[in-house]
Amino acid sequence: MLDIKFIRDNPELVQKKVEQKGYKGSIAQLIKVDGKRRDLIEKIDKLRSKRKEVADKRDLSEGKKIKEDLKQKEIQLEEVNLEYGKSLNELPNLPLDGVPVGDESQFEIIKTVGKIPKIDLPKDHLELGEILDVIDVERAAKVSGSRFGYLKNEAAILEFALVEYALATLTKEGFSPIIPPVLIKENITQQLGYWQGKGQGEYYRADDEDESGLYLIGTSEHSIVPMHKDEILENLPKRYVGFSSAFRREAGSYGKDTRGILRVHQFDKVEMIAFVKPEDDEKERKKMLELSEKLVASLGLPYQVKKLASGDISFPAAETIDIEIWIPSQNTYRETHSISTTTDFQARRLNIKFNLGVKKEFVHILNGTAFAIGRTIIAILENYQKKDGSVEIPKVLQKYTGFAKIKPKSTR
RNA sequence: GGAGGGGUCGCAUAGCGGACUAGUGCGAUUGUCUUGAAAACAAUUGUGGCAGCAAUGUCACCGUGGGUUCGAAUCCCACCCCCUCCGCCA
Repeated sequence: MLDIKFIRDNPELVQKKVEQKGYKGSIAQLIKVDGKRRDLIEKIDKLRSKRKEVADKRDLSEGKKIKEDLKQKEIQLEEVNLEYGKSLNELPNLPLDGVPVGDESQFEIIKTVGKIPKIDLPKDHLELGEILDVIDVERAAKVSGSRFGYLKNEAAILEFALVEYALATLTKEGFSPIIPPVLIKENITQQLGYWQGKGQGEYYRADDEDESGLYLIGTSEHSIVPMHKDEILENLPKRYVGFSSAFRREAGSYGKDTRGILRVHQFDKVEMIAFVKPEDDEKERKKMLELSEKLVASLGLPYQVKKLASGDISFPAAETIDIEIWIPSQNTYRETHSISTTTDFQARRLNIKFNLGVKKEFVHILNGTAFAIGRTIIAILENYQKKDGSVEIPKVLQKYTGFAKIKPKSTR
Protein backbone atom coordinates (compact mmCIF):
# COMPACT_ATOMS: atom_id res chain seq x y z
CA MET A 1 0.00 0.00 0.00
CA LEU A 2 1.26 3.42 -0.92
CA ASP A 3 0.71 6.46 1.26
CA ILE A 4 -2.30 8.39 -0.09
CA LYS A 5 -0.82 11.66 1.15
CA PHE A 6 2.32 11.01 -0.85
CA ILE A 7 0.23 10.19 -3.91
CA ARG A 8 -1.78 13.42 -3.54
CA ASP A 9 1.40 15.46 -3.27
CA ASN A 10 3.32 13.72 -6.06
CA PRO A 11 0.81 12.43 -8.62
CA GLU A 12 3.12 12.65 -11.66
CA LEU A 13 6.02 10.96 -9.92
CA VAL A 14 3.80 8.14 -8.69
CA GLN A 15 2.25 7.69 -12.13
CA LYS A 16 5.71 7.42 -13.66
CA LYS A 17 7.02 4.98 -11.06
CA VAL A 18 4.05 2.62 -11.07
CA GLU A 19 4.24 2.49 -14.84
CA GLN A 20 7.83 1.36 -14.50
CA LYS A 21 6.47 -1.56 -12.51
CA GLY A 22 4.02 -2.38 -15.30
CA TYR A 23 0.92 -0.76 -13.82
CA LYS A 24 -1.58 0.50 -16.40
CA GLY A 25 -4.11 2.56 -14.42
CA SER A 26 -4.46 6.28 -13.84
CA ILE A 27 -3.36 8.10 -10.71
CA ALA A 28 -5.45 11.13 -11.66
CA GLN A 29 -8.53 8.92 -11.49
CA LEU A 30 -7.56 7.72 -8.01
CA ILE A 31 -7.12 11.29 -6.84
CA LYS A 32 -10.56 12.16 -8.13
CA VAL A 33 -12.08 9.30 -6.15
CA ASP A 34 -10.06 10.34 -3.12
CA GLY A 35 -11.56 13.82 -3.36
CA LYS A 36 -15.09 12.42 -3.57
CA ARG A 37 -14.37 10.26 -0.59
CA ARG A 38 -13.10 13.09 1.56
CA ASP A 39 -16.04 15.23 0.66
CA LEU A 40 -18.47 12.52 1.73
CA ILE A 41 -16.62 11.83 4.96
CA GLU A 42 -16.90 15.45 5.93
CA LYS A 43 -20.63 15.51 5.26
CA ILE A 44 -21.22 12.30 7.16
CA ASP A 45 -19.20 13.45 10.16
CA LYS A 46 -21.31 16.58 10.37
CA LEU A 47 -24.52 14.55 10.18
CA ARG A 48 -23.38 12.19 12.90
CA SER A 49 -22.52 15.11 15.12
CA LYS A 50 -26.02 16.48 14.54
CA ARG A 51 -27.48 13.07 15.29
CA LYS A 52 -25.95 13.15 18.77
CA GLU A 53 -27.44 16.55 19.44
CA VAL A 54 -30.90 15.56 18.24
CA ALA A 55 -30.92 12.27 20.12
CA ASP A 56 -30.10 14.15 23.30
CA LYS A 57 -33.16 16.32 22.75
CA ARG A 58 -35.33 13.26 22.01
CA ASP A 59 -36.39 14.90 18.77
CA LEU A 60 -37.84 11.86 17.05
CA SER A 61 -38.92 13.46 13.77
CA GLU A 62 -35.67 15.33 13.16
CA GLY A 63 -33.78 12.20 14.20
CA LYS A 64 -35.63 10.12 11.65
CA LYS A 65 -34.79 12.61 8.92
CA ILE A 66 -31.10 12.56 9.79
CA LYS A 67 -31.16 8.81 9.92
CA GLU A 68 -32.46 8.61 6.35
CA ASP A 69 -30.04 11.20 5.06
CA LEU A 70 -27.16 9.48 6.79
CA LYS A 71 -28.09 6.09 5.44
CA GLN A 72 -28.02 7.38 1.88
CA LYS A 73 -24.68 9.10 2.29
CA GLU A 74 -23.20 6.08 4.01
CA ILE A 75 -24.18 3.88 1.11
CA GLN A 76 -22.55 6.35 -1.26
CA LEU A 77 -19.42 6.38 0.85
CA GLU A 78 -19.30 2.61 0.89
CA GLU A 79 -19.30 2.57 -2.90
CA VAL A 80 -16.67 5.26 -3.14
CA ASN A 81 -14.56 3.52 -0.52
CA LEU A 82 -14.73 0.30 -2.44
CA GLU A 83 -13.42 1.97 -5.57
CA TYR A 84 -10.85 3.91 -3.59
CA GLY A 85 -9.61 0.83 -1.74
CA LYS A 86 -9.44 -1.19 -4.90
CA SER A 87 -7.47 1.42 -6.81
CA LEU A 88 -5.07 1.98 -3.96
CA ASN A 89 -4.65 -1.75 -3.47
CA GLU A 90 -3.77 -2.27 -7.10
CA LEU A 91 -0.84 0.10 -7.00
CA PRO A 92 2.49 -1.71 -6.78
CA ASN A 93 5.33 -0.50 -4.63
CA LEU A 94 7.45 2.16 -6.32
CA PRO A 95 10.88 1.11 -7.56
CA LEU A 96 13.75 2.78 -5.73
CA ASP A 97 15.89 5.29 -7.52
CA GLY A 98 18.73 3.37 -9.07
CA VAL A 99 16.57 0.46 -10.17
CA PRO A 100 17.08 0.03 -13.91
CA VAL A 101 13.89 0.93 -15.76
CA GLY A 102 12.37 -1.47 -18.23
CA ASP A 103 11.33 -5.08 -18.72
CA GLU A 104 13.21 -8.08 -17.40
CA SER A 105 15.90 -7.78 -20.05
CA GLN A 106 17.07 -4.48 -18.58
CA PHE A 107 18.82 -6.02 -15.57
CA GLU A 108 22.30 -4.94 -14.49
CA ILE A 109 25.04 -7.38 -13.57
CA ILE A 110 26.70 -5.86 -10.53
CA LYS A 111 29.54 -8.32 -10.27
CA THR A 112 30.74 -11.77 -11.12
CA VAL A 113 32.59 -13.82 -8.52
CA GLY A 114 34.52 -17.09 -8.57
CA LYS A 115 36.08 -19.20 -11.24
CA ILE A 116 33.89 -21.24 -13.54
CA PRO A 117 35.06 -24.86 -13.27
CA LYS A 118 36.39 -26.56 -16.40
CA ILE A 119 34.34 -29.68 -16.84
CA ASP A 120 34.37 -31.72 -20.04
CA LEU A 121 30.85 -32.68 -21.02
CA PRO A 122 29.30 -31.87 -17.67
CA LYS A 123 26.49 -34.14 -16.50
CA ASP A 124 23.40 -32.36 -15.31
CA HIS A 125 22.05 -32.70 -11.78
CA LEU A 126 19.47 -35.25 -12.74
CA GLU A 127 21.97 -37.55 -14.38
CA LEU A 128 24.29 -37.14 -11.42
CA GLY A 129 21.39 -37.67 -9.06
CA GLU A 130 20.65 -40.99 -10.71
CA ILE A 131 24.29 -42.12 -10.81
CA LEU A 132 24.66 -41.26 -7.14
CA ASP A 133 21.17 -42.48 -6.19
CA VAL A 134 20.29 -39.22 -4.47
CA ILE A 135 17.51 -37.71 -6.61
CA ASP A 136 14.41 -39.54 -7.83
CA VAL A 137 11.91 -37.70 -9.98
CA GLU A 138 10.42 -40.73 -11.70
CA ARG A 139 8.91 -42.17 -8.57
CA ALA A 140 7.90 -38.67 -7.47
CA ALA A 141 5.93 -38.38 -10.72
CA LYS A 142 4.17 -41.64 -9.86
CA VAL A 143 3.17 -40.34 -6.45
CA SER A 144 2.76 -36.59 -6.90
CA GLY A 145 3.01 -35.77 -10.60
CA SER A 146 5.46 -33.65 -12.52
CA ARG A 147 7.69 -31.08 -10.87
CA PHE A 148 8.27 -33.05 -7.69
CA GLY A 149 11.30 -34.92 -6.48
CA TYR A 150 12.66 -37.15 -3.78
CA LEU A 151 15.97 -36.16 -2.22
CA LYS A 152 17.56 -39.36 -0.98
CA ASN A 153 20.61 -40.61 0.87
CA GLU A 154 23.50 -38.12 0.76
CA ALA A 155 21.31 -35.42 -0.82
CA ALA A 156 18.89 -35.65 2.09
CA ILE A 157 21.78 -35.33 4.52
CA LEU A 158 23.15 -32.47 2.42
CA GLU A 159 19.87 -30.63 2.90
CA PHE A 160 20.16 -30.81 6.66
CA ALA A 161 23.81 -29.77 6.43
CA LEU A 162 22.91 -26.67 4.42
CA VAL A 163 20.17 -25.80 6.88
CA GLU A 164 22.45 -26.21 9.86
CA TYR A 165 25.23 -24.26 8.22
CA ALA A 166 22.92 -21.38 7.32
CA LEU A 167 21.39 -21.31 10.80
CA ALA A 168 24.80 -21.36 12.48
CA THR A 169 26.01 -18.51 10.28
CA LEU A 170 22.92 -16.34 10.61
CA THR A 171 22.13 -16.76 14.30
CA LYS A 172 25.59 -15.22 14.87
CA GLU A 173 24.37 -12.19 12.89
CA GLY A 174 21.35 -11.56 15.08
CA PHE A 175 18.74 -13.61 13.21
CA SER A 176 16.36 -15.61 15.42
CA PRO A 177 15.64 -19.06 14.07
CA ILE A 178 12.00 -19.75 13.40
CA ILE A 179 9.86 -22.46 11.85
CA PRO A 180 6.59 -20.92 10.68
CA PRO A 181 3.21 -22.32 9.67
CA VAL A 182 3.00 -23.21 5.98
CA LEU A 183 -0.70 -22.43 5.68
CA ILE A 184 -1.99 -18.88 5.86
CA LYS A 185 -5.36 -17.13 5.68
CA GLU A 186 -6.57 -15.48 2.51
CA ASN A 187 -6.67 -11.97 3.95
CA ILE A 188 -3.02 -12.32 4.91
CA THR A 189 -2.13 -13.21 1.33
CA GLN A 190 -3.78 -10.00 0.18
CA GLN A 191 -1.97 -7.90 2.72
CA LEU A 192 1.38 -9.35 1.72
CA GLY A 193 0.73 -8.16 -1.82
CA TYR A 194 2.05 -11.17 -3.71
CA TRP A 195 -1.31 -12.36 -4.85
CA GLN A 196 -1.79 -9.19 -6.84
CA GLY A 197 -1.25 -9.06 -10.57
CA LYS A 198 0.95 -11.80 -11.88
CA GLY A 199 1.19 -13.37 -8.43
CA GLN A 200 -2.25 -14.88 -8.83
CA GLY A 201 -2.15 -18.48 -9.84
CA GLU A 202 1.29 -18.77 -8.31
CA TYR A 203 0.06 -20.18 -5.02
CA TYR A 204 -1.85 -23.21 -3.84
CA ARG A 205 -5.13 -23.05 -2.07
CA ALA A 206 -5.41 -25.81 0.49
CA ASP A 207 -9.17 -26.43 0.54
CA ASP A 208 -11.06 -25.39 -2.53
CA GLU A 209 -14.61 -25.91 -1.39
CA ASP A 210 -14.28 -23.79 1.73
CA GLU A 211 -14.87 -20.05 1.37
CA SER A 212 -12.35 -19.23 4.06
CA GLY A 213 -9.69 -21.31 2.42
CA LEU A 214 -6.08 -21.39 3.55
CA TYR A 215 -3.16 -20.97 1.19
CA LEU A 216 0.17 -22.76 1.12
CA ILE A 217 3.03 -20.34 1.52
CA GLY A 218 5.38 -19.70 -1.41
CA THR A 219 8.20 -18.90 0.99
CA SER A 220 8.53 -18.67 4.76
CA GLU A 221 8.40 -14.89 4.47
CA HIS A 222 4.67 -15.28 3.79
CA SER A 223 3.97 -16.46 7.30
CA ILE A 224 6.86 -14.78 9.14
CA VAL A 225 6.22 -11.19 8.02
CA PRO A 226 2.53 -11.16 9.04
CA MET A 227 3.40 -12.53 12.50
CA HIS A 228 3.73 -8.92 13.57
CA LYS A 229 0.55 -7.67 11.93
CA ASP A 230 -1.04 -4.87 14.01
CA GLU A 231 1.97 -4.64 16.30
CA ILE A 232 4.23 -1.83 17.41
CA LEU A 233 7.73 -3.25 17.39
CA GLU A 234 10.40 -2.44 19.94
CA ASN A 235 14.14 -2.94 19.64
CA LEU A 236 14.57 -2.71 15.90
CA PRO A 237 16.06 -4.22 13.88
CA LYS A 238 14.21 -7.47 14.39
CA ARG A 239 15.66 -10.33 12.37
CA TYR A 240 14.46 -13.84 11.70
CA VAL A 241 15.95 -16.78 9.89
CA GLY A 242 13.09 -19.04 8.87
CA PHE A 243 13.10 -22.57 7.58
CA SER A 244 10.15 -24.05 5.79
CA SER A 245 8.90 -25.81 2.73
CA ALA A 246 7.76 -23.50 -0.04
CA PHE A 247 4.95 -24.33 -2.47
CA ARG A 248 4.47 -22.95 -5.95
CA ARG A 249 2.07 -23.74 -8.72
CA GLU A 250 4.50 -22.67 -11.44
CA ALA A 251 1.37 -22.05 -13.46
CA GLY A 252 2.98 -19.78 -16.03
CA SER A 253 6.02 -21.93 -16.63
CA TYR A 254 4.79 -24.72 -18.88
CA GLY A 255 7.67 -26.31 -20.71
CA LYS A 256 10.25 -24.33 -18.74
CA ASP A 257 12.92 -26.21 -16.80
CA THR A 258 10.99 -29.44 -16.98
CA ARG A 259 13.99 -31.65 -16.33
CA GLY A 260 15.04 -32.53 -12.80
CA ILE A 261 14.33 -30.54 -9.69
CA LEU A 262 15.34 -27.04 -10.73
CA ARG A 263 11.75 -25.85 -10.87
CA VAL A 264 9.46 -27.84 -8.60
CA HIS A 265 6.18 -27.36 -6.79
CA GLN A 266 7.72 -27.93 -3.38
CA PHE A 267 11.15 -27.13 -2.03
CA ASP A 268 12.75 -26.17 1.25
CA LYS A 269 14.31 -22.86 1.93
CA VAL A 270 16.19 -20.94 4.59
CA GLU A 271 15.15 -17.32 4.48
CA MET A 272 16.16 -14.07 6.16
CA ILE A 273 13.50 -11.57 7.24
CA ALA A 274 14.21 -8.19 8.80
CA PHE A 275 12.07 -5.41 10.24
CA VAL A 276 14.06 -2.18 10.34
CA LYS A 277 13.68 1.56 10.76
CA PRO A 278 13.34 3.36 7.41
CA GLU A 279 16.78 4.95 7.69
CA ASP A 280 18.37 1.50 8.13
CA ASP A 281 16.81 -0.01 5.01
CA GLU A 282 19.83 0.43 2.78
CA LYS A 283 22.25 -0.82 5.42
CA GLU A 284 20.16 -3.92 5.97
CA ARG A 285 19.92 -4.59 2.25
CA LYS A 286 23.70 -4.54 2.04
CA LYS A 287 24.02 -6.78 5.07
CA MET A 288 21.62 -9.35 3.64
CA LEU A 289 23.33 -9.36 0.28
CA GLU A 290 26.73 -9.75 1.96
CA LEU A 291 25.45 -12.65 4.03
CA SER A 292 23.88 -14.39 1.04
CA GLU A 293 27.07 -13.91 -0.93
CA LYS A 294 29.16 -15.18 1.94
CA LEU A 295 27.07 -18.34 2.14
CA VAL A 296 27.42 -18.97 -1.59
CA ALA A 297 31.08 -18.00 -1.82
CA SER A 298 32.03 -20.16 1.14
CA LEU A 299 30.67 -23.17 -0.73
CA GLY A 300 33.13 -22.33 -3.49
CA LEU A 301 30.40 -21.80 -6.06
CA PRO A 302 30.84 -19.26 -8.87
CA TYR A 303 28.06 -16.70 -8.99
CA GLN A 304 26.93 -13.36 -10.28
CA VAL A 305 24.96 -10.60 -8.62
CA LYS A 306 22.15 -9.10 -10.64
CA LYS A 307 20.02 -6.05 -10.06
CA LEU A 308 16.54 -6.68 -11.44
CA ALA A 309 14.85 -4.19 -13.74
CA SER A 310 11.73 -2.37 -12.55
CA GLY A 311 9.39 -4.52 -14.64
CA ASP A 312 10.79 -7.73 -13.17
CA ILE A 313 10.41 -6.81 -9.51
CA SER A 314 7.53 -8.34 -7.58
CA PHE A 315 4.48 -6.27 -6.70
CA PRO A 316 5.38 -5.33 -3.09
CA ALA A 317 9.13 -4.92 -3.60
CA ALA A 318 10.96 -1.66 -4.35
CA GLU A 319 14.28 -3.25 -5.23
CA THR A 320 15.43 -6.81 -5.81
CA ILE A 321 18.93 -8.16 -6.13
CA ASP A 322 19.36 -11.76 -7.26
CA ILE A 323 22.31 -14.04 -6.84
CA GLU A 324 22.71 -16.52 -9.66
CA ILE A 325 24.98 -19.53 -9.34
CA TRP A 326 26.79 -21.09 -12.27
CA ILE A 327 25.13 -24.24 -13.55
CA PRO A 328 27.66 -26.10 -15.73
CA SER A 329 25.16 -28.30 -17.61
CA GLN A 330 23.29 -25.20 -18.77
CA ASN A 331 26.43 -23.18 -19.33
CA THR A 332 24.83 -20.25 -17.57
CA TYR A 333 24.01 -18.70 -14.20
CA ARG A 334 20.65 -19.53 -12.59
CA GLU A 335 18.79 -17.71 -9.86
CA THR A 336 19.23 -19.15 -6.39
CA HIS A 337 18.86 -16.12 -4.14
CA SER A 338 16.72 -13.03 -4.06
CA ILE A 339 17.11 -10.08 -1.71
CA SER A 340 14.34 -7.50 -1.65
CA THR A 341 13.14 -4.53 0.29
CA THR A 342 9.43 -3.90 0.41
CA THR A 343 10.12 -0.54 2.12
CA ASP A 344 6.99 0.40 4.10
CA PHE A 345 4.65 -1.15 1.53
CA GLN A 346 3.90 -4.41 3.35
CA ALA A 347 4.12 -2.69 6.74
CA ARG A 348 1.34 -0.32 5.67
CA ARG A 349 -0.91 -3.15 4.57
CA LEU A 350 -0.18 -5.20 7.68
CA ASN A 351 -0.06 -2.22 10.04
CA ILE A 352 3.36 -2.87 11.53
CA LYS A 353 4.92 0.13 13.24
CA PHE A 354 7.56 1.27 15.67
CA ASN A 355 7.75 4.13 18.17
CA LEU A 356 9.35 7.25 16.77
CA GLY A 357 9.32 9.68 19.65
CA VAL A 358 5.66 10.29 20.42
CA LYS A 359 4.62 9.20 16.95
CA LYS A 360 4.30 5.77 15.39
CA GLU A 361 5.95 5.12 12.07
CA PHE A 362 5.76 2.19 9.66
CA VAL A 363 8.74 -0.16 9.66
CA HIS A 364 10.57 -1.29 6.56
CA ILE A 365 10.47 -5.00 5.82
CA LEU A 366 13.16 -6.87 3.91
CA ASN A 367 13.62 -10.45 2.89
CA GLY A 368 16.47 -12.42 1.44
CA THR A 369 17.33 -15.99 0.62
CA ALA A 370 19.93 -17.80 2.70
CA PHE A 371 19.62 -21.08 0.80
CA ALA A 372 17.02 -22.40 -1.57
CA ILE A 373 18.01 -25.95 -0.76
CA GLY A 374 17.09 -27.75 -3.96
CA ARG A 375 18.87 -25.37 -6.28
CA THR A 376 21.89 -25.19 -4.00
CA ILE A 377 22.17 -28.97 -4.08
CA ILE A 378 21.93 -28.84 -7.87
CA ALA A 379 24.75 -26.30 -7.94
CA ILE A 380 26.94 -28.37 -5.64
CA LEU A 381 26.36 -31.58 -7.58
CA GLU A 382 27.13 -29.99 -10.92
CA ASN A 383 30.05 -27.76 -9.96
CA TYR A 384 31.80 -30.39 -7.86
CA GLN A 385 31.31 -33.34 -10.20
CA LYS A 386 34.23 -35.53 -11.20
CA LYS A 387 34.63 -37.52 -14.38
CA ASP A 388 33.22 -40.72 -12.86
CA GLY A 389 30.16 -38.88 -11.59
CA SER A 390 31.29 -38.68 -7.99
CA VAL A 391 30.81 -35.38 -6.21
CA GLU A 392 32.93 -33.66 -3.62
CA ILE A 393 31.29 -31.89 -0.71
CA PRO A 394 32.32 -28.25 -0.12
CA LYS A 395 34.70 -28.05 2.83
CA VAL A 396 32.50 -25.92 5.07
CA LEU A 397 29.70 -28.45 4.84
CA GLN A 398 31.74 -31.53 5.63
CA LYS A 399 31.51 -31.13 9.38
CA TYR A 400 27.72 -31.14 9.02
CA THR A 401 27.44 -33.95 6.47
CA GLY A 402 30.00 -36.26 8.03
CA PHE A 403 31.25 -37.23 4.56
CA ALA A 404 33.52 -35.51 2.03
CA LYS A 405 32.36 -37.14 -1.16
CA ILE A 406 29.34 -38.79 -2.74
CA LYS A 407 30.29 -41.88 -4.71
CA PRO A 408 28.40 -43.44 -7.60
CA LYS A 409 26.02 -46.14 -6.53
CA SER A 410 27.69 -48.71 -8.83
CA THR A 411 31.01 -48.41 -7.03
CA ARG A 412 29.62 -49.00 -3.55
C1' G B 1 -16.06 -33.05 16.92
C1' G B 2 -19.27 -32.38 21.86
C1' A B 3 -20.41 -29.42 26.56
C1' G B 4 -19.64 -25.11 29.42
C1' G B 5 -17.20 -20.12 30.41
C1' G B 6 -15.25 -15.69 28.38
C1' G B 7 -13.47 -11.50 24.82
C1' U B 8 -14.43 -3.54 27.45
C1' C B 9 -8.63 2.11 27.26
C1' G B 10 -0.90 -1.06 28.60
C1' C B 11 -2.89 -4.84 32.56
C1' A B 12 -7.10 -6.09 35.88
C1' U B 13 -12.14 -5.11 36.39
C1' A B 14 -17.23 -2.26 36.35
C1' G B 15 -21.00 -1.11 33.02
C1' C B 16 -26.16 -4.70 30.27
C1' G B 17 -30.77 1.26 25.87
C1' G B 18 -30.05 8.21 26.91
C1' A B 19 -25.18 11.85 32.67
C1' C B 20 -20.55 6.32 28.85
C1' U B 21 -17.68 12.83 27.11
C1' A B 22 -16.55 4.37 29.00
C1' G B 23 -16.04 4.44 35.73
C1' U B 24 -12.49 2.22 39.26
C1' G B 25 -7.77 -0.10 40.64
C1' C B 26 -2.81 -1.13 39.02
C1' G B 27 1.01 0.44 35.87
C1' A B 28 3.40 4.46 33.13
C1' U B 29 4.62 9.81 32.45
C1' U B 30 4.95 14.72 34.52
C1' G B 31 4.66 18.02 38.64
C1' U B 32 4.53 19.34 44.18
C1' C B 33 7.02 17.88 48.64
C1' U B 34 12.31 15.65 49.65
C1' U B 35 19.60 16.17 50.10
C1' G B 36 18.04 11.78 47.06
C1' A B 37 14.48 8.00 47.06
C1' A B 38 9.99 5.93 48.94
C1' A B 39 5.27 7.46 50.44
C1' A B 40 1.49 11.02 49.73
C1' C B 41 -1.02 14.48 46.66
C1' A B 42 -2.28 16.49 41.70
C1' A B 43 -2.46 16.20 36.46
C1' U B 44 -1.84 13.36 32.10
C1' U B 45 -2.39 8.53 29.73
C1' G B 46 -5.06 4.53 23.20
C1' U B 47 -5.63 3.87 17.64
C1' G B 48 -7.25 5.65 13.07
C1' G B 49 -9.97 8.94 9.41
C1' C B 50 -11.28 13.99 7.95
C1' A B 51 -10.33 19.59 8.19
C1' G B 52 -6.00 22.76 9.49
C1' C B 53 0.81 25.40 8.64
C1' A B 54 -0.31 24.66 13.67
C1' A B 55 -2.83 25.02 18.33
C1' U B 56 -7.02 22.48 17.78
C1' G B 57 -11.75 20.71 16.15
C1' U B 58 -14.61 16.66 14.59
C1' C B 59 -16.00 11.57 13.52
C1' A B 60 -15.18 6.33 14.23
C1' C B 61 -13.41 2.32 17.28
C1' C B 62 -15.84 -1.74 23.88
C1' G B 63 -13.48 -9.49 19.45
C1' U B 64 -15.42 -9.07 13.81
C1' G B 65 -19.48 -8.17 10.46
C1' G B 66 -24.65 -7.16 9.90
C1' G B 67 -29.45 -5.53 12.12
C1' U B 68 -33.18 -2.95 15.56
C1' U B 69 -33.64 2.30 17.57
C1' C B 70 -34.48 9.37 17.52
C1' G B 71 -30.24 7.19 20.44
C1' A B 72 -26.31 0.86 21.14
C1' A B 73 -20.43 -1.17 24.97
C1' U B 74 -25.53 -2.29 26.46
C1' C B 75 -30.90 -5.50 22.57
C1' C B 76 -31.11 -9.16 18.07
C1' C B 77 -28.48 -12.33 14.19
C1' A B 78 -24.07 -14.53 12.10
C1' C B 79 -19.03 -15.36 12.54
C1' C B 80 -13.97 -15.35 14.80
C1' C B 81 -10.67 -16.03 18.85
C1' C B 82 -9.28 -17.59 23.91
C1' C B 83 -9.95 -20.74 28.44
C1' U B 84 -11.84 -25.41 31.05
C1' C B 85 -13.67 -30.41 30.55
C1' C B 86 -14.76 -34.77 27.22
C1' G B 87 -13.56 -37.36 22.58
C1' C B 88 -9.80 -38.20 18.73
C1' C B 89 -4.61 -37.92 17.67
C1' A B 90 1.93 -37.67 16.23
